[in-house]
Amino acid sequence: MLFCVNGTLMRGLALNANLLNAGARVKAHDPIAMGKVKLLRHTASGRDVLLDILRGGEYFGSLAVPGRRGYTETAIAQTDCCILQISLSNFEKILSLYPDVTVKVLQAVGQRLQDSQEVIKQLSAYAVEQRIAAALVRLAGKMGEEQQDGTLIQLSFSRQDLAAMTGTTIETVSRVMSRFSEDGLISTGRKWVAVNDLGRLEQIAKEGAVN
Amino acid sequence: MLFCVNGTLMRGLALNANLLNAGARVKAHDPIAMGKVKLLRHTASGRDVLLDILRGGEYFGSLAVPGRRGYTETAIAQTDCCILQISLSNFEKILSLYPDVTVKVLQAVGQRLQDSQEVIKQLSAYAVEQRIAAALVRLAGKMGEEQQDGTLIQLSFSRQDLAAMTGTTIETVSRVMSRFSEDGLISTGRKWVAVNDLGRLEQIAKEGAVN
DNA sequence: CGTTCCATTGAATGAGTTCAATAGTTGTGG
DNA sequence: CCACAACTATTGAACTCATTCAATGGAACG
Repeated sequence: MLFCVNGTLMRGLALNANLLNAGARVKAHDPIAMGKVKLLRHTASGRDVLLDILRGGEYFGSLAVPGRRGYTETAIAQTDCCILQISLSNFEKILSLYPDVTVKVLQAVGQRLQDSQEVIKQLSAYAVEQRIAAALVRLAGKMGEEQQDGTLIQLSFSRQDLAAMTGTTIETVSRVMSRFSEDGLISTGRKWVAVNDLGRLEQIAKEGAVN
Repeated sequence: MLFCVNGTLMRGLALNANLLNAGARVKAHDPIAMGKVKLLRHTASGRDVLLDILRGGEYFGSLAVPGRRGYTETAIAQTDCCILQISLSNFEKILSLYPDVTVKVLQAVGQRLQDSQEVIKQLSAYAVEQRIAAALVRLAGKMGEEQQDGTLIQLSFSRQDLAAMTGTTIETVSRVMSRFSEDGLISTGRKWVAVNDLGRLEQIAKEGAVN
């Protein structure tokens, strides 16, 4: 979407393609050609916060403002990945040579800013149950594989991940998901979730659970 | 910073300058020439979340990805303001004509994405006291006026605003700030705060209060 | 000088965390 | 193929931090 990896825009550039196994730590600001990457931040207390999950075609890393050093995010390959690597100077060269690319990048970053602000709203003003519902809806839309009886969110996706996405604990996620499961909204197992009733999940995300 | 309002880049463009009183609602995606604007989102439950406070020179509004309609944010003038208005089509024209501007916009948006992600981390993993300390540090850096005995955060800035920034309630903000005040970290009054001990506030933001 | 808005403080309540124990799943090596 | 270890998930009970409800205190403003 962002970088036209198979297309023309990147042709002729000095790109290194890196193949990574799931769990590997990804460095630098690079576009993803294939696979899924978790974007997270560590806290002083050792807790991780899961900011985003990026798919093939998306870009990560600090769109470095010159003069700012150091990566504030950590990226971890969640599936086996192919990461394209591009140096900062080459990246800047592209931006100055191809305005269209810059505009695309801007749009993508703008979209992610919007999304981030939505998450901020969620964390600020919504109950845990609503945040978890919202996270499931988001994941289903972004990562879900359509199945006959619902949308499957596969990828090695644990309670731990959901907790880190919604700013809560594994135990609470487990409790809430048990409830959702009892109500027939989702089916769940070790490292997978299937969304059965997207509509009601969306409703819970917006309005909270029915009392 | 972002748009060189007094400079060359905007010259000759069809810009409307709007003068607004404090409290007025600001529409559309526009650069701010002067004044301060609160950027917020409403929740279904009627609670407001304060996403950012923008100063003269900053840009706000959805960097609309084509095909996405509607503004998800609300902007409110916090002081009297001069807002420059630019149509989306003109904005796109600028971006395609002046690559340098696009890069600057990209950097600014990238920076705000970073900041947003930091807030997400805060909301996810830190206690209220730490978040309030962090918010004060951020505001002091961004809005503070240096004084002999500390940094003054003036602008009509209430407990309500701080609560909406940190995802908590007026009462809790009041309690925490009373504590900070007793410990000599800040001085405070109606609609103003002065930071007296930035270092210790930063420490609290990172590590939590000393027991 | 009263009205209105903003801030403070107290007490009760509750949502979510924490600690702890148990149960199910996956993978490994004998 | 089974037994064991390692990991992930579930569930319970006690506790705690922050919210909520409520009442009071000051500042600003007409």
